[in-house]
Amino acid sequence: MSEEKSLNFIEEIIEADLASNKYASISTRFPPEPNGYLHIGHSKAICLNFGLAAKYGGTTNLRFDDTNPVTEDTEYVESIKADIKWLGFNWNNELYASDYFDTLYAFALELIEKGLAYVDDSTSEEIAILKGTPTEPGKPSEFRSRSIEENRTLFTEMKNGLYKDGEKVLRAKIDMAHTNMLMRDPIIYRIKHAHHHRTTNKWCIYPMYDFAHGQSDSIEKITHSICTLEFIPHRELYEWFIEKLNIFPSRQYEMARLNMTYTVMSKRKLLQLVNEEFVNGWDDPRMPTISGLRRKGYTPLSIRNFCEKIGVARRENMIDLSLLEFCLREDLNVTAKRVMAVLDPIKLIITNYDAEKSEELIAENGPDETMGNRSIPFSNTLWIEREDFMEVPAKKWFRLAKGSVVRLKNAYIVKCESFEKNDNGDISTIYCTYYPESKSGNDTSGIAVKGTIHWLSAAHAATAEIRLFDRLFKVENPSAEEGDFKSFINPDSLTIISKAYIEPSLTKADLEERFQFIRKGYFCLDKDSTPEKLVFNRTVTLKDTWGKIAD
RNA sequence: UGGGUUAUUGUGUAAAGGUAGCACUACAGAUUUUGAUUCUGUCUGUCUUGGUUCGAAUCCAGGUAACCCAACCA
Repeated sequence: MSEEKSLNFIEEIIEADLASNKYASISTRFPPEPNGYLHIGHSKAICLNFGLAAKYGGTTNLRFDDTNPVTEDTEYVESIKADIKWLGFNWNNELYASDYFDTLYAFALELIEKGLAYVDDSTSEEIAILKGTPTEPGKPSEFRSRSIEENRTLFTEMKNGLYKDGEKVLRAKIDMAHTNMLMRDPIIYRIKHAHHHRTTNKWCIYPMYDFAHGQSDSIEKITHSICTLEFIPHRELYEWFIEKLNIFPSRQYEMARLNMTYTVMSKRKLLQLVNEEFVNGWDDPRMPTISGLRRKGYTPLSIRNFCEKIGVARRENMIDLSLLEFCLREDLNVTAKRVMAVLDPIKLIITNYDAEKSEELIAENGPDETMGNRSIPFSNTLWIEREDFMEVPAKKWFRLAKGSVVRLKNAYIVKCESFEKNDNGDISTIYCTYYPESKSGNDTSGIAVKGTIHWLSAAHAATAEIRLFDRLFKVENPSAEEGDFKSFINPDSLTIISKAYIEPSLTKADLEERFQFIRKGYFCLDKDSTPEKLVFNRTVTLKDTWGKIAD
């Protein structure tokens, strides 16, 4: 008895197409425009397209939709490829819409020969006015009735560089009164004397999205071309070109894009955050980009699981950031090495432990025995977390307070005897006694404690900078709020602890490793680290039940 | 005042005329040398009004709301 997992609507379409022998196998594609970095929203499309092909034994192409030379760059091409690979996917073919410029040009000529395209000399303002509005039909341009010969000549001259940018465009001749604005003689080629990242200066005319995307799908024999909801009106045009050109009938299917709380997802907005230096680049750990998440310490598996859990449907959605964090913790909990670090130190002295002495204690590296053990140094002077001591203990306080006992993780049980304050009234030193027979692993003391806290031997601890990240925005949906989305940026999204104490073993950490700083969260080394100064990023906190009670 | 798309609990997502399920969140409790993990439990939902039917989230009709469409962007 196997529980059958329900299919999403695209899987249902594919299974029906396969069952009816419409296709022998499927082909999908992931078609980014190389004008920015990939973000978590793209990962939904990536996981879907690659996942579908894997599930049904098909292929997936990576196709760069590079039809607008002025916004695109190879920097973006490289980052996109790296991000997809990091997520764990391999494309069957690396392709570019610009590979098809010759074919697309021939398609345009074909439309001209069929009387289905014309060169328009109107300015963009004139074209906009004649286009009408959603509630009023458009009117034909005076150039709409040009002869095939004239159109052929003019278009060839456009291609040959006889005209300046904006002087002429090629339009499909469809229906100026169509209810779908996109069918009112859409522009299919425009003049741009610009350098293209791949074709360099070969072309000065470039096809528009609508004249490139569907045909590219068709050329590659993509069976299921998946895009987001805002492209629904484009489907009619997509099919019109395929029909008039009589080429392979790729089909477009639309799904809802990913929205996430406390996050903005549009490339335009992300670009603003980078350009106006609200963040430190595309891979700032606070960014929802794949590279930002990676740098923050996210794992590919956690993102793939997230994309699996959010599902695929056609209704607008707003996913809780907490679901992404759940997927992250779910993965890290079983893979991250456990270590100790003290972020906000306060000194603890064990008065009955020989000040000259130190010993090595055994600590497990992780929840799984196969992760092994390591040794950690212990001595009479320790760093503990300031928040683990309360002068006046709260109700149900399990940690240190005068007279209370706690276990030092992997070490001994200690009892707080007294504490000292400095001139500011802050607690400066805590004095404890320890129970020698309570050593971790062979505790014969019989003492029961409610709390266990982490610690570091002051003489042995190393130091590091630690960067704590919080959500980038203060409000759930910054894009929907009145006013500039940037005014909702969380001023406390980054907290830098310039000197925290870390376990000596951490000085050998590498960039790929994931750690749980016990009781503090998951952390990883940042690329800014140097041998002299280690930098750790907090990937995500642990769930904090006590923190909620305390509030 | 045009066209298109969508409405299931706080959030996602299932249920193809027959028990409204699952996950996240939240909240309780148990276990715990991480107030983590794990385990158990709780959690006022089918946009609305009619209709068809023995039976409707599902079919029909009318409302309502949200989103998208008037870039030489994708």
